[in-house]
Amino acid sequence: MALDYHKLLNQSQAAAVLHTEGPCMIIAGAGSGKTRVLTYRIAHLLEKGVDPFNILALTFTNKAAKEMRARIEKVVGPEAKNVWMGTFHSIFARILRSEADKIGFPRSFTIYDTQDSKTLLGQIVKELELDDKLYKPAMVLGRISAAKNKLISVNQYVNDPVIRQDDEAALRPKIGAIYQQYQQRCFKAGAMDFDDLLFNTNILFKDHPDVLNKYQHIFKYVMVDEYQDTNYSQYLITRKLAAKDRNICVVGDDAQSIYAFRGADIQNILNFEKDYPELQVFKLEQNYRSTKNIVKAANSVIKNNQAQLRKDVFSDNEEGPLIEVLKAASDNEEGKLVANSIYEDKMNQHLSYDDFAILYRTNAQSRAMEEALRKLNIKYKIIGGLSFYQRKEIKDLVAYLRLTVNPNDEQALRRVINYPKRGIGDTTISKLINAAEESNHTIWEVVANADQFLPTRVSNPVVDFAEKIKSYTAVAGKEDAFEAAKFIAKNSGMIEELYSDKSIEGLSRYENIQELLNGIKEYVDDAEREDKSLGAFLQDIALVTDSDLKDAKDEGESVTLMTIHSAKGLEFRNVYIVGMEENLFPSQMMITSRADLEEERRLFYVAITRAEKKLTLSYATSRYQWGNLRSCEKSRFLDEIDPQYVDFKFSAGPGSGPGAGDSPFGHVFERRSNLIPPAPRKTVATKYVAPSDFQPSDTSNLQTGQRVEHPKFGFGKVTQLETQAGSTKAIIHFEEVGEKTLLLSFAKLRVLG
DNA sequence: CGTCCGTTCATTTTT
DNA sequence: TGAACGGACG
Repeated sequence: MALDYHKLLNQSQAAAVLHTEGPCMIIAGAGSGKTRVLTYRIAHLLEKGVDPFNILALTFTNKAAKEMRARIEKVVGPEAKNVWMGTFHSIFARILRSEADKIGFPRSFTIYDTQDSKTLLGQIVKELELDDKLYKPAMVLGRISAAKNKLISVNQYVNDPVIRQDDEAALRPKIGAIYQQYQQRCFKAGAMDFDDLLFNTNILFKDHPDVLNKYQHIFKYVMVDEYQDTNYSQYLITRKLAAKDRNICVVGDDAQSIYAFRGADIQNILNFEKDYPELQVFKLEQNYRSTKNIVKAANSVIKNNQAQLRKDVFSDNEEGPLIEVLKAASDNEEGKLVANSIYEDKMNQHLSYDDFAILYRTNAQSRAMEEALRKLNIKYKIIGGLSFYQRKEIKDLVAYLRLTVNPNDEQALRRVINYPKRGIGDTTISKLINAAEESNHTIWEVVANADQFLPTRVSNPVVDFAEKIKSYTAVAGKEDAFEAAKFIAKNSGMIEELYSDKSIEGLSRYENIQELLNGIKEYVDDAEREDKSLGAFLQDIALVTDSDLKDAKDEGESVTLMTIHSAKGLEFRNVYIVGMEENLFPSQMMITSRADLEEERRLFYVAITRAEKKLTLSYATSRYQWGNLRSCEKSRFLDEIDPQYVDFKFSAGPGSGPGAGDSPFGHVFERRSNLIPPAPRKTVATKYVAPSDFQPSDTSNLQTGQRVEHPKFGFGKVTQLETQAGSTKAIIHFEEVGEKTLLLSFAKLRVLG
């Protein structure tokens, strides 16, 4: 099969595809067929006889990797499967797994997710007796993450005078100490966080030239998608890998760099040429996605940025309708206007709800949109929010699995050591941790030998727990991931616990566990998969986000709601960008510096260029924020769009005219005129007052059916008694307050006979 | 040890 | 406004 690239691609696309040797940078404007070029470039390499095992293609999302693999497979067939294609994190996690011993980690190291990291940081702050108001986990993690992305090790961090000054100026001088403790704890737990995967890859390549050399030989051709979003750590990895053959091809668009706040360094793309003077640059400037109006409007916006690579994106598509701007009096009205507009367009133009997307700057904005859509019975789906793997029950079972594979995994251990309840309380756990610190053992070692550290009465359940985990590890050593997980889910008591909960949420939790098990089954049933162990599965899912799963579970046509950030790389026929207001978009926190404002503008550019045919922008003149109404000004970005592409269609709805019907300020006036003080918080009409001579009686022989008196709840009758783990619970029906469950060891009760 | 209630705090987030 | 976390209480 010989592909005719000049027929399949435009001139600049074909040129980029055919240039295979030596460094190359493809500046790909929005909608210019970037994925198409990458796909054919790899196809071309394969056609030329390059071994697929020698090609490395790095993306930022699993979705992008999956999509590209599928497209290559269509062109070149099953050979595509052997191309090294995946996210930075997944590819280098895989490499670290096979080289783990070289950097002192177990092969089955755990990958801590953001929540694990934050929890651990919270624990460390507490242990160091620092002010948790000053050292918020999210903030500390941000600092540490930024450091790691710049390859600043713990030692460098604590010894760097500039960093110290920064931290001291911010009144947070202990960040270095926390970083130190955090790394130590992760190491002891055999765990890496997301940033460590890249950081440690750098360490591996730096300290082990032979290993680097090996991968330089394997990866003869390196390709990086969304290069504008790479951070220093990622940049250095790719530079090192490509140092030998210099066959590196990066694809990106500086105008779409929107992750600086996560460490992405736009300089990586702007300065790429410095590293490779012989660089060939290709520009893809024809936009195939959007109408002329949309493309021109986007250009007129991004023109306001200073730092950018020159390019001139154009479209040969139809002119298309003008960009519509809706003005609403409130966030709720904005929702109504948008929902109505969607409904009308769908009906008039015979579209599917799948053709529509509503994009916003912050997740909190989705609420008003959702409400409005629900009122019109328009189905919608929200991208983002809680992912499947972040649900409590899933994390619980996954924690068991993690512990099975890596018993040193501290966060997993803490999560399930008393779930389902087995009488191991916080006090016991902190004793175990202290013992581990003092004896210089890992927490698992202390847990497994709890009888040596604690009195037998409290150590028994701990030892039982350890034995359980040991038996799981044995099972996982013999069976594949699915058999092991099934066994663990049953044996741990989780299945039973969830099954016995008959509430709606309980049912869905049970179903989620089933779904996870189904997922594992699918994983091991994949004929192509070599490693079917639990460890391999866990490594996989640690790096999976919900965006992969979302598509599959899509039920029927629906409008898509998401933040602009998560919309990157997607396209929709009709797009609504809502909340075009100062201090919201651009965000209040981003208007203080030029660089921040420029990133915000790029974000707007990304949003605009998601639209194929029709773009609608909307803003509200007032909005509920943190519970109270605030008035808003329209965004400066609206004025940056060349007005010839815009149709300012002001809402004719209430709020725009004087004396409009349901003014959004109605609530405020109502509250102001409320001169009567608010009714006191609910008080029980017939409050029982305990007699002053109240004397609790001995309840050890309490029987069901007996009448009792309680100092707060009054008189009642024992309806049920239940003893477990040495403590007795009584369910008592009180005459005034109804049914209560009381722990007899605490409750003061007088038995009346 | 677990539940409930009050206080606190709110960007964006591929991995 | 509302969710998430920590302390008091049973």
